[in-house]
Amino acid sequence: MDSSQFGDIDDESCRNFEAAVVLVGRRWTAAILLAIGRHAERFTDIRRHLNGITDPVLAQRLKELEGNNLISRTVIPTTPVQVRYELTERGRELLAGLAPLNLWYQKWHAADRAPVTPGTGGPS
Amino acid sequence: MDSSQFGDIDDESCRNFEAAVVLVGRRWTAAILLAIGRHAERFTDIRRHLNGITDPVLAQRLKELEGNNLISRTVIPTTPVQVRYELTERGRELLAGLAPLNLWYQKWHAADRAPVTPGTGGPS
DNA sequence: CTGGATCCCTATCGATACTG
DNA sequence: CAGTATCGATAGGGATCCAG
Repeated sequence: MDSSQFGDIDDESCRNFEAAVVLVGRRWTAAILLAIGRHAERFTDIRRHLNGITDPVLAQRLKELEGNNLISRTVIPTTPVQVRYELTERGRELLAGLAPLNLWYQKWHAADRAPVTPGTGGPS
Repeated sequence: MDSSQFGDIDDESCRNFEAAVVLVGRRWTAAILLAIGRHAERFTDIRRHLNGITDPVLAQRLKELEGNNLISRTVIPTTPVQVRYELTERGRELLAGLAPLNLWYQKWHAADRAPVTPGTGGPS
């Protein structure tokens, strides 16, 4: 593999690559996408899957994802208002594109528990 | 696509997914991987590709990547010491796994310039 | 050339409380 | 149920200067 699928590195392709990965690399974002993909389509439902996320963060992520047309938001005017989130085609394709990454992680980190060290030990 | 390749969402698969994406989602990380994959194997060489990165950050990322066995560091004791970075198999596979994401980004954002909005508009 | 050490600033995330 | 408003803590990232 010579990274041909990334085109020339010059700067543009490199930046796009960065942008894509940073976009989805924000905390909770990928997990939310996955949850919605798994048909957790209500706010509370999603939150239930993402153990530990707080309401403000979830709401923010949801707005970001909607802003990027990765998910759609539908308001159903029932008694207490209901809101349904669904993946758009763009979102579905993103999630699909993320699958290899998930596979990669499982392949290399399936056995051990916390093998990936985000920081080399911590700055301070 | 029902996200079957992610297994059950319960919590573990979801977390792994998050971990994988967050790992590579840190600023510059993916771009560095790509640069090294494109055979920019010297410190200065890599920096040259990543327009805007600063030395301390690059050094930090390099250490993190090495710590995760995504790249290898070889010191060549020439006159001024030379250091060569290369992708490990793990790193190569990660990069390969990232390709679909890159493709996705290009598919949806090839035309326009800054379509992806990380933040909802900015806090302050 | 290849980084290390510092300082600072800001974005981001978490917690808590409140509302339609 | 589905969020919003505020606040505070943290740590990540950038700039600059220094060293082997």
